Parts: sequence; C-alpha cells; structure tokens
Amino acid sequence: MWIKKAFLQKNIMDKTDRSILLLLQKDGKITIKEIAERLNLTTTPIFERVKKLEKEGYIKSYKAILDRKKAGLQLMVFCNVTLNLHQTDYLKKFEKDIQQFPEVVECYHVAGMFDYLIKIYAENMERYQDFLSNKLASLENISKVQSSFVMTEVKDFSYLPIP
Amino acid sequence: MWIKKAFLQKNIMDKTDRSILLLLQKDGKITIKEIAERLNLTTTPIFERVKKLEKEGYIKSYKAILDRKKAGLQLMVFCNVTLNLHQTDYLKKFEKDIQQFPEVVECYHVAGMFDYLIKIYAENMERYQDFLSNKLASLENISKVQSSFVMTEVKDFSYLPIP
DNA sequence: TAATAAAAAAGAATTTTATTCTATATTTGA
DNA sequence: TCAAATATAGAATAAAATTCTTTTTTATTA
Repeated sequence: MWIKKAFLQKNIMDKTDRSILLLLQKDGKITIKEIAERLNLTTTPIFERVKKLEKEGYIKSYKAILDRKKAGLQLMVFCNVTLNLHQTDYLKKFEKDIQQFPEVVECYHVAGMFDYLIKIYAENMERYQDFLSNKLASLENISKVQSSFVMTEVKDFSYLPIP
Repeated sequence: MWIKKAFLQKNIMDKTDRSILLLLQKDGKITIKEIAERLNLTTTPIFERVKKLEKEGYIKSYKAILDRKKAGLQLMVFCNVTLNLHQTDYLKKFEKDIQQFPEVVECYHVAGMFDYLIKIYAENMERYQDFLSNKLASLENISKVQSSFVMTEVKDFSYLPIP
C-alpha cells in the first residue's frame, strides 16, 4: 500500500529549507529569484517552499527592523520584576496589565531569581522614570523591580541558530 | 536669499513617515501600493519616502521572523553575567568571545546589578548545559552566571513605540 | 500678499518580480 | 524495476516596483 510522502514528511525541513530560512532571516526582502540563483534552483521550487514555510508557521512574519535611536528611543532598559503573590489569577492579571504599556516591547515569564523579565524602550530618562513610577510600580502585586540600563548593544538579533 | 528646505529638513520625520514605519514594522512585506491606499496617497511619494527612510537609516533592515520552537529551539534563556575584571581590555575580550557563539542571539552591556545580559537559544537542556559548561563558563574572567529560563513569552516584539 | 523656488504628489510608462500553469525529471516504497 | 508521488524546470501571466514627466502644494521673501 502507498503511504503518502506528504503526510509523513509534513513539517520536516531539508537542507534547502534551512538555507532558505537562513537567507530570509538575514534579508526579508531577498527576491525569490535571488534565492533560486544562490541555491542553484529555479524560482518555482523556491516559491513553493517559501509559501510552505509560511503556511506551516516556520516563518511567522516579516518585519522592518528600525533604528531605535533614530526613532527617538534613546533608552533601552531591562527590568527584573518580582511579584508578591503567585497564584495563576495574579500572574494573568500582571500579564494582561503589562501588555497594555507601549513602552514594554518584550515580556517573559521566567524561572529563576525573579518572576518576569521585561524590555523597555523610552525616549529618555525622564520618560523612563515616568513609566516606572506611574505605570509599572503602580500595578498591584509588584514586590520588587530591578532595572538594568543598556549601555552597549554588543550583539543584537542576527538570526536563529537553526540546528 | 533662498535656504534649501531639503537641507533644513533632513532627518526630520513627519506624520506620514511615522505611519509608514508603523506599517512596515507590523508587516515588512506590505506593498507600496497597499501603504499608498491606506494613507490616501499614490505609489510615488510612498516609494520615495520608504527609500529615504532606508537610506537615512531609520529602517535598518528587513527580516523574516521565525518560530523558534518550530525551528527546533525549545529553550530560551537569559543569563546575567558578572565579570571579575572590568578594565576596557577585559570587556572587549569578553564581547569578542561572546559574539562567536551562535547560541547567543543577543548581548547587552548593562549598568545595574551585573555586567552583561545575554539571550540564548538552545535545542534542549542538554545543549544548554553544554553551552554553559564548555563555552560560557570556560571563558576567562567570568565571575558569576545567573540563568533565567523562559517559561512563557508574554509579549514578544511587536513594534517600537515611536514617539 | 504676490511672485516664485522648492518640495511633494499625481499619473502614466517601463522594468522587475511574483505567481501560475504545464511539462519533465527525480525520488520513493512495494 | 515499476508506478505513484514529489520536486523541479521552463514558459506565460499577473502584480508590484521603479522610473519619468507633469501638476499641485508648500514655503520663503520681497
């Protein structure tokens, strides 16, 4: 009996797929034609593979990466947040609240020395202080907030080390 | 005497530019035509503005955003790294070394309770342990490493809160 | 405020790229 | 080795980016 290969191999990437993902991570605007030339294939297989990678969720989205300082955001700060109460309801409440703040660009629930790690962008120290005092610290259930100000971005996101 | 407006206004964004940047942050694959329709303009001014924003560095690049778990990277870990010695040479040495590791996708020199914050992607705990023992901890000058394992990504990068 | 240079935008034409379609080659499992 | 499934090639079409010329709007200064 015949077993459909498509069924078995769904969500299995090969070397070509990995190469495509690497190229698209480096440059989301690279053309299908350009990828095809680099991988010694024609546009059709590349086009179909890219669409498949998008459809199956390997590629979540495409984004323009901005220069935050040029955009007027001089400060990048990481905050280690510790909560008082840790029942699910309290966690959900905190997570819902924190998402509202546009200054918070990332938020992770972590296992370690504190509860949440958040990344904040602010125009300047004054705005950051305003965020901290009037927004973050005003949330109920906050026990401790420890700020780390970014001085240098030694390495910023280049691309995932796909195994 | 005439003063060129272009000279004066270089690097000054207006409302339209900000709208374009917002749209491109949300979807790097949005077409010029689509942006034009949304902002009630034709393709020419949008095309020229986008090229200007790229040329002047507001837009650093375009990237495909991948699903890290689908890509086989189950673990995301943040490490707070403290060094022993803090003279410039030692900092440069550490920064150079840390950049070599593909597992390290971000690295920031921070002012706060520790020296560096690094973000690490690993296939699994075994691989992470290998990274920690055989790569990170093997660097000279490391005083302390404190790991925080990400359990939930409450908010991941959406877009910069351009003021 | 009128004259006018500069800048921005519109509209049309052209080039390039994405996308689709059909044909061919390769791979895979019995 | 055969047949089905899959991947790729090559050509045709559709859509988008890009360029060019013209028109409109904005801003300066007399």
